[in-house]
Amino acid sequence: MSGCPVEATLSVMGGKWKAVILWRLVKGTKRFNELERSISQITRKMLTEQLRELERDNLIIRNVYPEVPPKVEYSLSDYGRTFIPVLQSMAQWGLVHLERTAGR
Amino acid sequence: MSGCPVEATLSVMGGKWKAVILWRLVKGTKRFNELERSISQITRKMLTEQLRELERDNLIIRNVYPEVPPKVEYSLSDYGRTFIPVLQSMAQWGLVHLERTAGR
DNA sequence: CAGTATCCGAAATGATACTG
DNA sequence: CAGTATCATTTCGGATACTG
Repeated sequence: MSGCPVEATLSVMGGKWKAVILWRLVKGTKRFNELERSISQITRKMLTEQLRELERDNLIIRNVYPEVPPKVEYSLSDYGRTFIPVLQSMAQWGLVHLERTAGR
Repeated sequence: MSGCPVEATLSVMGGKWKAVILWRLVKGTKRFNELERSISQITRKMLTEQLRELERDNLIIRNVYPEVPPKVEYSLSDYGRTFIPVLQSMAQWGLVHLERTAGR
């Protein structure tokens, strides 16, 4: 790694899905299927992989309830919550960008 | 596209390099070789491709001086400058993250 | 429900050589 | 200096089937 802070951030939220997943979790804890339905383009495999990586990087917490049928909840960790300002600025810019490109 | 604002932002700054390139340009106009040296891991091909896409999305401006040897300068467009807050929040979070992971 | 496992094609990225 | 062109390789992502 090169010490560039922007690269450091990308190393954690890089890829097509992680920022989107985190953004869903800003609004609160979500179950696996909730995430899957809410991010309609993602496959189960991708979702699983990205969640595992986010967990490994300590941004999210995975909570397994020992029930049948299984119940697994994902939420932002304290560290993950420090990422919210980044997500918010991305969302805000995205809103304007959506307007700007509307109809193209 | 799904209308998710975070996805909209990723569609423009996604990939491994675009945010890093933009971050370099926040500090001012840069020549091709300056960018190449400043982002040590990037290949010439990647840099060219990413710059072309950023130009297509109107985030940067490419200025060619008709000289020999050639001189090409890249800078943020007005629209690209609206992206600076996103880059800044990414950089700020990245700084903390670099500290946190220092020594691992 | 919340995953894993396997396979495979497509896309992203890299190495290297060449050019106006 | 600022690129292209070409080819090799690596990674990503989708389809499908199976499981505790």
